[in-house]
Amino acid sequence: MSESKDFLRVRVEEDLESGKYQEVTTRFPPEPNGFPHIGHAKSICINFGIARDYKGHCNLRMDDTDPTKEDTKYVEALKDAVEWLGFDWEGNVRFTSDYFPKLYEYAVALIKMGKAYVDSLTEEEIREYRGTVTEAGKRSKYADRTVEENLALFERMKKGEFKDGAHVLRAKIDMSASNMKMRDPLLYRIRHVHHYRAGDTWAIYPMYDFAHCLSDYIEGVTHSICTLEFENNRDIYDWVLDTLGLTTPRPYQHEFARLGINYTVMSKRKLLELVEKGLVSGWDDPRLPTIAGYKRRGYTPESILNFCDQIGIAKANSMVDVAQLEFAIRDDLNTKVPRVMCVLDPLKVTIENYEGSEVLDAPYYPDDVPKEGSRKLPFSSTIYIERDDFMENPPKGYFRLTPEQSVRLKHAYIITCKEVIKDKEGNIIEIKAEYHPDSKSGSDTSGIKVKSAIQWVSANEAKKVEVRLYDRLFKDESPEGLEDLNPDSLKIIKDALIEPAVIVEKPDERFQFERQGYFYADPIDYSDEKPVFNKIVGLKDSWAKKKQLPRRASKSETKKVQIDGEVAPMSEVEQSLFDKYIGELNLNSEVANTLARDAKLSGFYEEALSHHHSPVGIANVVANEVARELKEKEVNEVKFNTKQIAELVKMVDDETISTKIAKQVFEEMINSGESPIKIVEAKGLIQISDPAIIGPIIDEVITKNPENVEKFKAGNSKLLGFFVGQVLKATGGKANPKVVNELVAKKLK
RNA sequence: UGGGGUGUCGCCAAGCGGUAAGGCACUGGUUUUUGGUACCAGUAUUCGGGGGUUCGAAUCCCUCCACCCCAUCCA
Repeated sequence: MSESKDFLRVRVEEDLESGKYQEVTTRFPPEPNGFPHIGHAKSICINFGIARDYKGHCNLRMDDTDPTKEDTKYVEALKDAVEWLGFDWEGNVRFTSDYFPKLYEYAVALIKMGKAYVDSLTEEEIREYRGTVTEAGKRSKYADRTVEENLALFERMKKGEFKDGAHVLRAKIDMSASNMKMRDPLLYRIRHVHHYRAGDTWAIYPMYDFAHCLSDYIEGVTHSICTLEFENNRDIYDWVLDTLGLTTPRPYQHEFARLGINYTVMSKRKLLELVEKGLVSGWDDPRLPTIAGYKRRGYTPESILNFCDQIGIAKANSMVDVAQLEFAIRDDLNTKVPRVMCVLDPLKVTIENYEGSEVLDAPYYPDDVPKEGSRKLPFSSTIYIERDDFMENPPKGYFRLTPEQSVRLKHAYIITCKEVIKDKEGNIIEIKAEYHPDSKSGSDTSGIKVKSAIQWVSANEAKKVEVRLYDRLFKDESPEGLEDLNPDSLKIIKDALIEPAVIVEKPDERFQFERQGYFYADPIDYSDEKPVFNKIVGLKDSWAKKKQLPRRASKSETKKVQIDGEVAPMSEVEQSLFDKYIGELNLNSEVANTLARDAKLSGFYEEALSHHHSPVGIANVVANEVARELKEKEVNEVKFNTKQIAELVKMVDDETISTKIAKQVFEEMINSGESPIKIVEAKGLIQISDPAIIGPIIDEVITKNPENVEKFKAGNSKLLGFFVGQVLKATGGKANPKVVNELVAKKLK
């Protein structure tokens, strides 16, 4: 785990420490209407991970409130995904549909409180009445039905007496709320549809906003973690729980940014489209970012877990580079998986001076992987090497076989090219070579230096295998649609050649094909007669990188131009205030502007001024510190008053306290409402300006940090702040920073 | 346009008034019978822009800009 905690864990810890909850309970609440993808994996890691880290619980809950979309096959896929990632949901899988009876009771309770009503507007009318983001909506005429009427109607809705869409149950909140979600949200709709689990018992189904918060509550969830797009729904979440009087301990919703990865798509809609149009082979197509896809491709659960851990959790919309995922799987497999040799694009090599055959012993793992194991490797005069590993006219820096350059056959001998055989078209079809008998791997006395060792297979013993090479599904970094599909996302090699041990011994299901990448025996199509391997990910290839030298020359460095918008003009009153502040009171224009434009602040300012005439000092405190407190609160809601602020500024003016201490005192005033003079007295915060006291403290800091002294003297002037900070810390902030600054600068010279 | 969010290196992401963490990617170098791995080194005088407060600002204040979400009887 990374050393810094994410904001969710910080929050959970706070809530546990404050005693808000005894134990943390989270939940992973997917709707079973599609296959889970790696975005779900992130959510799974967060929810189950937090439960694990804080010894709490995490439920797996199917949020199945829309019978038209959900299906059992998706719940199975969801369960598989959670299990595969190694998490345990303790007990049964939960289903929102199991709570339908309870949910119905809550709805009735809301109706009885007069907080919900049956609306009979048409769908279009409801939309119209909702208004727009800038215009308020208007309430339906059905909103003032009596409680009895609503109860009766709702009961009949439940019994299935009405057609779909005839009525809905809505919360009675506020049709002019600036949050659109709060404009009398729908709670229940009529659906004469078979539910994959609840069967035909219900004719009405709850909406997400009603069901979700209550399901959380029913399960004793403490932290309801969801993605950013639900931020607007948080108000309803709280409204439902609050108005139903469902108090402590109750769940609260927290949102994080969903995962985006480049060169792929993550939305269920787009994934479904790919599957349904047959553009991929199914939900488990190895090119898909679905859990089933990664699993089929050969990714390990550990690699996905590590990936999720590495990308972190935050609230900024982001697009993670696939390279990060690819790193995670390489990193995991590197230490786990046997190395074997497979030739994808075979080129025949005849070793003319070799006779007979032999069997070499070759370790499965390189020296830097602490694992044991080896296999028998047949060698003979006819072998195949990778077509790429021979070049007749090599570019500079080519390390492999050429007419002039020998190579080592990995685990075997060094060979030298003697002749290049071509067909009529001039294609190379065979290499005639010679081997060096005294260059045998492990007992090489030949003294020949080669630049690389390449993979090969012996022609007679090699097995034919199918290898499926996968590449990114889309050619565009952030694909818009099907037109961005990568036409080369799948390449099938029907007759690759692999060393026999892989097929006969089956030492593992995942391998590194030496110098090529990591591969996985396809769990479905693989058979002994017809082995099939999926490419999981390629090895990093700095040679390939070097070849595509034409670095993107034009970096198209279009420095974004910042456009400055219009600043709203001041009203006449504000303008005259502004003029007065600048002219009479000598404030700088920025502070004057802040004060003049805010009636609350200017009122506060002028009153404080009447207690202590220090126009600039008070203005600065009001415009910078008081402003923060008055953003969300009214003057009478705040614990401090103008007189106290005046006193505070007076102490700064007298140099009784430093501005740094003044801020600290102000914080205290916000919380306690205590007078600043008392706070300073009680805590002994009077400023220390005497160099005789400060000097020794500085000396101590200097002797404790010899390295930083060096750096400072070497020219790192930023460190002045470090020393000043240390001294201030040592004096509890009381040292006069100006004096400290001067003294430190002098002493370090 | 009203409301709710978010802007720190090419990509993620810490940081919450006192020396700009870390990972991926990238660039050198060392080791290497994988052009892999491992290891070492390098990479933000600067935190969306502009002002202000402060001895000191990525962090506090003001202001502007950009992007995302919300007007499904989806979740």
